[in-house]
Amino acid sequence: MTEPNHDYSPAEIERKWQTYWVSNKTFKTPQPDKTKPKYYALDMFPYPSGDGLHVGHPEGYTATDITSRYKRMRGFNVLHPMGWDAFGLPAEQYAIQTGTHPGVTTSKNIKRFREQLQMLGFSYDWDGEVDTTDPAYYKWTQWIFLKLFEKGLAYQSFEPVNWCPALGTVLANEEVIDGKSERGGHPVERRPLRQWVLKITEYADRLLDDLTLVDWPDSIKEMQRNWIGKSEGAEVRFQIDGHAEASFEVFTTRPDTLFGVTFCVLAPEHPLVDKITTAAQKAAVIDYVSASKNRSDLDRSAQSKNKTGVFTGAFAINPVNGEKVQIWVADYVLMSYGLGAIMAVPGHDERDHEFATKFKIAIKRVLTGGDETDITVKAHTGEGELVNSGFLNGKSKDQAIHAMIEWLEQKKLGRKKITYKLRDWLFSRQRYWGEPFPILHDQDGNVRAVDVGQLPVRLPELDDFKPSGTPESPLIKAKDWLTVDVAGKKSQRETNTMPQWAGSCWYYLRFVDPRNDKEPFSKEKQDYWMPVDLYVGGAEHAVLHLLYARFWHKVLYDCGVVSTKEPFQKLVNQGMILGENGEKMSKSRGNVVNPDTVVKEYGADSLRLYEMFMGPLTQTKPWQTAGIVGCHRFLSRAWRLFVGEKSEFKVVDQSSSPELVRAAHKTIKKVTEDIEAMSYNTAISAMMEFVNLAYKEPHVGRDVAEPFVLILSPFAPHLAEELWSRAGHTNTLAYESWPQFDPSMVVSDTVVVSVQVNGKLRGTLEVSKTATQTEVLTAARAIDAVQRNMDGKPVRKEIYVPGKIVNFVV
RNA sequence: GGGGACGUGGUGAAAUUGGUAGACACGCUGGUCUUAGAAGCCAGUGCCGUAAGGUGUGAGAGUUCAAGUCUCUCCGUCCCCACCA
Repeated sequence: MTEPNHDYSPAEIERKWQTYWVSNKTFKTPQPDKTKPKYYALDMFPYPSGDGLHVGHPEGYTATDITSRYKRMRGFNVLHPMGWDAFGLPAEQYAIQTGTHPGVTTSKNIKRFREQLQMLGFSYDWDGEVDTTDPAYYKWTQWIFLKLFEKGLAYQSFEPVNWCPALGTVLANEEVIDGKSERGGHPVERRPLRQWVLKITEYADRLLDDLTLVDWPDSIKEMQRNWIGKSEGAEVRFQIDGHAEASFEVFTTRPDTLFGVTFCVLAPEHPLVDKITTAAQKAAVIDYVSASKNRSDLDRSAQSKNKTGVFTGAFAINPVNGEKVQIWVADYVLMSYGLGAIMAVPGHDERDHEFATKFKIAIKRVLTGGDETDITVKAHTGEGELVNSGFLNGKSKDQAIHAMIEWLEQKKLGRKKITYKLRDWLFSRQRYWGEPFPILHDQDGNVRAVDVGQLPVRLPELDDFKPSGTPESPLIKAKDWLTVDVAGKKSQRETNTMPQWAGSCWYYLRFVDPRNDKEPFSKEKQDYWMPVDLYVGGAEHAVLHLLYARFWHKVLYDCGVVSTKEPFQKLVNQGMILGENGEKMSKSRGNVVNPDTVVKEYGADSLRLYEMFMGPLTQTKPWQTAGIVGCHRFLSRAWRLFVGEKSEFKVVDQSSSPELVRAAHKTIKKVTEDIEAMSYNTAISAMMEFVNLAYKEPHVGRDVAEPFVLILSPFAPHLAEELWSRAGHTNTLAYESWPQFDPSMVVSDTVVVSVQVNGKLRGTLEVSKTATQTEVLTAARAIDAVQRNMDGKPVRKEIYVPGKIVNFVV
């Protein structure tokens, strides 16, 4: 295809203005100035992959760019930064395959990403770029880790962790999906290994409660709530019959049903299993336990409909009534949640009911109500009145829960307890391409922090990046780096590295003061710019980055380093852009659209405009290359409104027609309100309507042309700058004040009233705004179609909504 | 199984508080210009019908003078979590 229009040539003007912006530092971040309002618009910074940008990236970036440009014109000091989340597996995998150092690959990829972003005309302050792999940056990542370490929030653990043999590293719970690694989909197994863990659970309640402070999508808040998974209940201790010294505790959210317990279940990994199993049951239990060990989590959940389990031969004593109940081992009880042991109440829990039915264990009703009168048919999990429950009889469910907890606490048989699904955050990886821990292990086995003055602990050079296949980090191979003498004592550096999330946990803070070499950021700048006013990115980070970053932020808040409780005031998730065929874009499907191609053919302004015009920002929508044409046509039409065939400036210095002036004011109003509401698609259609109308006019005056260029500029900045300069201005329009609309100009003297008979539209009526009800009704009655449909029948009711509608009910 | 989002023309989608459904754009049709084509410009375009008219927002019911919008039932799509005690 050839360039569709020879007059408007984006290639030329886009290059021109991009050069202008960079060389004039047009978008340099202003210094804090308390007399001016501030606005911090942030994109989730990308991982600079070898593939470069795809069209999904610019969607969110364009949205924040429009808002940033708009806010500057509204007189805000704007912080609009960009950087690189550059530690990560792909560069390391590539290094393993080719021997190219990940640093080399990374800087090459960053260069390409930067060029592509500049090609799209985003108004970032390129002097404030941040790169998580730069020692000047990760020095402070290590500094924050030391804060966590000092506060006792970073500790070593020897618990079983998610080990992924294919990736040669351990993974956080958040990175394991259905028993497979989030990246690559490799199988993950549980292995006890020495690991660094961050005590995110200590912040569980605040992470939960403070969700009310932020303006985030409900879905993301809900996902975080579910992930934290707070549930309130009780811990209850059960003695084991014939084992005076042995007992186990269960967690339950339903202590009210304690009289309904007919058996107990231990997870296969529960330490007591071995001890209490009777000789007769030994073989069966050992078989079952080893079989479930070999079964992955995926298999376990796949079989969730078909419960399995084995009787241990042992009995537990129900503390409320002394009844002896069977203790079973079953893998529907998970060691990783609660206490790895449950009391089973088949009458009032669906899973227990299913299990009891299958293994013919008694089912007891202790609560009235439910779908079935016969409790052995179906469990009743709802509300009711307690029965067969001793001192609880007659109480409601809630009353009984309280009464039972009080009773348990008095008798020292249990206590009120809150549990969380959230686990502490497994924070170490056995990889090369990550931040080294600022930690030393001395020859006596003591762990100590590297002195702050010694930071950064630089990542050593290596020739061989391969994971060893054992849980030992590749850094063990950096012999010169590995050992240090501290006060005459030989010490070995920590060889694990931090996970990719570390750098992104605080980059938004570094952006406020990116070149500071004395501290992570100055207090003054942090006070001025934080919190982030608008954060745009994909929903895939709901429980990973967005939870981790909130956690670090709260720790820094407790350290007095930051002054806001929450980092991101408003969060918006852009919808995914699907391929032309309606499927997710991916290399394997071959439906990836490359922005370079689009820019080459139609220009960056057309791409920006199209990505915003496709539909609401938050909605998933398919890419349609054909649709860009419409946006390109609109820009060409706008161009020809200003520039004649001989390249002359066509706009006249006399005023436009009253209709066009009125339309201009309406357009300014609509575009202003739509940008505020982030309804970019309808803002664009309003500008299209304005241009369509202007084409019908004999001439367009400067009085409407200049404001139009200004409101178009956040969307199509190159075109707007060019038109602005052709209109005789010598400066960038980036700091021109945003056009104001005159409210009296956006309301017209007449309104169109629709006229209905029995709720059906029969005509419309243009009436003066000052027309009285009687005048309007009389005119409405006179309409032919209205007459015909009333058919002489008496009018039962007349509805009149001024300026909107008349409805005759006959 | 639980939670969240959603369902409007051939397509992407509009529609403040319930008040002219389909703005804007793609596509399509016709016209104009041109030696011809492309681009541009102008007009038309939910569906049925030559028309008058009828009908229409996943299906069904309800509230209302009036429902895409509110309520209930059902069907379907997408996303997240998932034996969480």
